[in-house]
Amino acid sequence: MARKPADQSVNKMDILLAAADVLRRNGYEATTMKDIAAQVNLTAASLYHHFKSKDFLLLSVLETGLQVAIDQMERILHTPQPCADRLRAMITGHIVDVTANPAVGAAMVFEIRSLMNARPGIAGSIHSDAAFIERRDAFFRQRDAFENLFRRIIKEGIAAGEFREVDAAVFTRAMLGAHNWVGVWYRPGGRLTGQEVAAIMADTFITSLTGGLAEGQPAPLHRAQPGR
Amino acid sequence: MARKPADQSVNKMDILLAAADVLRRNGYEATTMKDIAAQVNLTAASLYHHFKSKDFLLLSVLETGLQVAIDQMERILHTPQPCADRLRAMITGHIVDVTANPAVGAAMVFEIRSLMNARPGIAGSIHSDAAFIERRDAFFRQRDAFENLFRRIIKEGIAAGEFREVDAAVFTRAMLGAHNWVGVWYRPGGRLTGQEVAAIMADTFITSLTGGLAEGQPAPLHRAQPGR
Amino acid sequence: MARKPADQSVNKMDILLAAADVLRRNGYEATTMKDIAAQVNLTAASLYHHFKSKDFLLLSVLETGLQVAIDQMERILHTPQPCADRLRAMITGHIVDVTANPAVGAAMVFEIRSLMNARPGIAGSIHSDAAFIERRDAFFRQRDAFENLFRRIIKEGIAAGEFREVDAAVFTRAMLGAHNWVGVWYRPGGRLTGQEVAAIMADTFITSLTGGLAEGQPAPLHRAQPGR
Amino acid sequence: MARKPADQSVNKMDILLAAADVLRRNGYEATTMKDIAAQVNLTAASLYHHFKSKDFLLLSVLETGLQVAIDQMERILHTPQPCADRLRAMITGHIVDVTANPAVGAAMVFEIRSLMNARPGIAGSIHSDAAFIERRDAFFRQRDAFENLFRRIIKEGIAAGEFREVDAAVFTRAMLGAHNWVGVWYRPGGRLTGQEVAAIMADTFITSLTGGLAEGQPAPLHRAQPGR
DNA sequence: CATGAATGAGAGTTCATTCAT
DNA sequence: GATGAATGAACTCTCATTCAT
Repeated sequence: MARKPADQSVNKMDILLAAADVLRRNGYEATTMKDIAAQVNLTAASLYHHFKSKDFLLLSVLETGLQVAIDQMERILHTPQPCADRLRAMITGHIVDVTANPAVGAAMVFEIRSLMNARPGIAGSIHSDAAFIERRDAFFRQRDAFENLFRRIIKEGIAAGEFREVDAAVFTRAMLGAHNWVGVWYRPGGRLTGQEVAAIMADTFITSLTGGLAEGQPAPLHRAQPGR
Repeated sequence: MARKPADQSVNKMDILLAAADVLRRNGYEATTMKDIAAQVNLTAASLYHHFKSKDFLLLSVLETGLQVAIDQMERILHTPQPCADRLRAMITGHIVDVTANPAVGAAMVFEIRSLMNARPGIAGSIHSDAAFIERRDAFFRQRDAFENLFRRIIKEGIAAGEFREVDAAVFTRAMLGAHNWVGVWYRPGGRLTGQEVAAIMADTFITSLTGGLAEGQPAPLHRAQPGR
Repeated sequence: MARKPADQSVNKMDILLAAADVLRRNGYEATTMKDIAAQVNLTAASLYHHFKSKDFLLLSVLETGLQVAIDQMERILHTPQPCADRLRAMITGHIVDVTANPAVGAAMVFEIRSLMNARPGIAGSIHSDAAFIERRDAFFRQRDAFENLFRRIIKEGIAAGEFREVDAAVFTRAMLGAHNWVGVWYRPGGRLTGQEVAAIMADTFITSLTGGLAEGQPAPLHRAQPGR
Repeated sequence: MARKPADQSVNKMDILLAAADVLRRNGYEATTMKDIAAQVNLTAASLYHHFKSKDFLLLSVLETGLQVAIDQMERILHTPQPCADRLRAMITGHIVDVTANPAVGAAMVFEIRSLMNARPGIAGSIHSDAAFIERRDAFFRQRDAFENLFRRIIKEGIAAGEFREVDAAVFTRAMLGAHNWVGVWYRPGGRLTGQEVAAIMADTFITSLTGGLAEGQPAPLHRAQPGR
């Protein structure tokens, strides 16, 4: 008694991207399952064939976004360059991601709180509860790990004498705050490309880290793995 | 059918602060009028004596928060110091505010979207609509003005040769992103006081602005505690 | 969190009739969606699958009631009988309708004002507003048309010399006022059937129209379709 | 801490008239105490100094309206004229009242139901209940008495051979339905004065009553149409 | 897979009414 | 008398979710 005249069957990823988009505009609480469904030409009821609940849908969106960012970082971190170079690459990579897909980036900022407060529907069975909590905690662990990647390289840079002595925790958060905010104000097609924003951002923070140390070389970009 | 065992009459400001607090934890959409009312020992219905609607309540919270920040800045801006000193004072002032009242600071970050999307309940009369829209637009204008205070001093510093040549727009947003984010992670009673966070923050960005330049003082973070 | 023990699916018309019935007893404002829902073994929430809002539900009730009356009239109007006979048929038809379904008849009298004052909840989208206003205006136009059917035949009768010269506008309203009122006092199973009330009503007004002109035949109650 | 800068102290009758006016526009259920209070420059709370409850206020409005109509009738009934003349005077008097104060007239039609359904606030004391019921019942008795005045004179006219044999009950209700309806459509300042409407109305029903009979005067309104 | 119909749980909001001032 | 503040009860409407088809 019902068909989907739609062009092509929808898959999970379609839904996730559509959801991220709606989420960005309205926020988790103000977004209805119907809103999301409409974006992919489905009814709300049909979403339940793909995601167990709205909470799980949100979780999936965030997991996906975070995974992309982490993969990006992993590749960079394990290269044998100076800290400044690696940090620059990390910042650039992150910002490019965020500008390429601001919806997901914004979700990472704004919807985390909803995820925290989510109380999985006691409804069906008891272990929907458990399953959700578990996956959510895993997500938060990964997110902390992500933040740590930045903190660690800063500490490393300080230890190596490449960076001046800053409070690594606060500095990292200042940086991530600035990054996250990009997802809020950046509009594709504006004055600057994502690459340009990324470059400015990297410059801002790396200059801050190397600024006070500048001797001859003005905040050296590819400095010379000194004595060691 | 109505009683008032209330010990002490509540006023608008009490409600605003309580609301900011709840908002911080749950976000606008997830916050119920009942939640807010409970914080001030009222019933949800009673809130409507003080605020015409939930939308207006949110607007009032944000207006109040912004006003505090703006007043702060005005005082600083008109002193005849070097740009770097004035900017430092501005950053410090802003961060101290945010840490003193993280709830309001966080609201400024997270609830703006809800304010934008708010469709004032036509409820009573038709012009509740107009009144709301007007006040909301005024708010957004003030917020832009606030951002401009920072942008302007940066441009001034560049022109005066105190700062290196950065993209003032992006730099300002990086800064404000970092500041706003403080409202998210800062917890009173933690490792650092608001003053300390403020100092670190100011140092981070001012070093970035002056870093490449050859001044005498290298703006160190844990600088030499001189006399001591 | 949702079940459907429902024996049989309900349809719009079931709801409309139930609603008319409740409306009659309590009036629009005093009638709750729950009241209406209860009559058809639904919950209030379920009504919103069938009608966008309480306002639309009311509008639908009235539209339906009016349509029945209009259809009735159309059939009669186009027969080639004397005006008196056609008017008699119209009155009779109308009253029989009203007595057969006093709820709908009463709604036509009492709930019009609520319909006028209705300010469609902006709720969902902005054009629920426009859609409602449009349909409502169409309804009012039809209602005026209905009243005009009576006015016109009276004028026709006067022109033809069948009726004495009365103020057609006031006379029509007197008639309709009397008709509408039937929905208020008539109780099925009382002393008179709907047919009987209808006959008396028709006699009352037709005698009034022909009374002064009476030649031989004394405005007979069950007149003998004379020669002609 | 509160005063009434108003020009003149308000009294019960002011409130009753104001209330009738608001009632006419919005109906009892849709009218709030605040609405009524606003019309007399008071706050809702203040109305409770004059009326024990909203129900009592409604009751008072209706009582007042009915009393005026009844007084009117009493004067007429006891004159030694023919039935037709007395009925004409009654109708005329009633309609003039209704057009002079359509608000009260309309209330008599539309708000009766609310009065019936009113369940006096169990709230305060137990006898607010009883007091209300008693007064309400008295009101209904008076209203029936009012209707009976009309029914009785019609019967009297029939017995006297002045009127043809109609069903007095139905005829009376047809008449009152027409009268009440005047309060709905009549607008002061329109094409006709209240007096004119009254004359037409009286003519309509008296012609109906006398139409079939062979008197000398056939009570035509704009009669003559002689030749034909 | 997809959907329409149904629903429990609440949310925002209104309102008659009370009471201390 | 009059009022502002407060409230319990109720109402409209929304929404995530389920289930038979």
